[in-house]
Amino acid sequence: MILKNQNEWALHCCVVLAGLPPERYLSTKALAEFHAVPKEYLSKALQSLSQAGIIEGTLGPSGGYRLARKASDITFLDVVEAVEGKSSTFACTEIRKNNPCRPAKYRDPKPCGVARVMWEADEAWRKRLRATKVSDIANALADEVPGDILEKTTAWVTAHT
Amino acid sequence: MILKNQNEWALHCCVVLAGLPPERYLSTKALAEFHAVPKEYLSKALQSLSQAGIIEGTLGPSGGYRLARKASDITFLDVVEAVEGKSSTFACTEIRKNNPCRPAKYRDPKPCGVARVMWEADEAWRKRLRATKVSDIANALADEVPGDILEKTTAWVTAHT
DNA sequence: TTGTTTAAGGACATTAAATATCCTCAAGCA
DNA sequence: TGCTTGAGGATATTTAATGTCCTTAAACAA
Repeated sequence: MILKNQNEWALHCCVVLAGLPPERYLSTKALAEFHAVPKEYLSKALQSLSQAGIIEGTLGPSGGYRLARKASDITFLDVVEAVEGKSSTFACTEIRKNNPCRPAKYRDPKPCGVARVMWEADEAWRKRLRATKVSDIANALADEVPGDILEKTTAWVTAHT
Repeated sequence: MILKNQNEWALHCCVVLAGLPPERYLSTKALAEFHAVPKEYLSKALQSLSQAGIIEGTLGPSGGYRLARKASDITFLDVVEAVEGKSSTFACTEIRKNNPCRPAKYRDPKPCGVARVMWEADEAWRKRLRATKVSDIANALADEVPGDILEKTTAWVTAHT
């Protein structure tokens, strides 16, 4: 099991969009070029984010995407669930029902014990993703990335805005 | 992202093996029949468990598998990692290196912030899996499954032993 | 000794998902 | 009018998951 690349792309795109001047948009083309990923495919991920209400797009030249709400209101889980879906990483196939000793009519009072644990693990994963916001990463970049690179990057993004 | 079926099968097999009389073995054939899953494919999962030292097999008639150590010493994570692998569910492709404003020579002092969060979420997932043992589920079954079904099941397993 | 059973594991086929590309459409804008 | 944009449908390509088949060597019973 491995998460799709879309997750990484979408998260990085949100961080970039978080650094955008207010009211400005950045196009799929620019985001794809910045991250060196295929534009058409990245577009699918951005469409998912748009549908989830995380980013919003506008048409025409000078169009593109911007965050639909404050970066501090967008968690990693929001982004990952937009791309990856909300359903659990564990799919219980009710394998216990195949026990040849079970009466066909028997109804289980509780979900399968194995599934319960796997679902709790999935929830622990989501809980951690819920705890970090896009703004946290955007802020951390300001500390971790050397000033000159950060400056050039901001200029590049603004120029493509 | 969805975990493989192998995980569910392997976990349930371990629970069944945990209920085995001491020194007895249960064959792949019996485990496959019990869970109604394809024997040849289940065999691959069991081989993974065997290689990981979770179960051990022996040959010949009356051969099969048994737990290689106490069920209370086998965590869900042990089983899932045997089947699914130990590498993180998030693969960082170092997308930040593609930033056109970055000097080619620049060396990052820390791993990518996005990756760090994703890895921590992965670790939170594993931590939860580490917290439950095969014995926990085996014990819970004794409470949750009606006595007669449990009895018949034990008889079935013992008969195939 | 011989035949049957078993796990181990290699080779391969099938199926589903991830990745990627292409095309059309309508909205925005010069 | 013509170029840009995102939205989204259709389809191709690639990779992973699922499933099957076969051979080998060990265990065991007749």
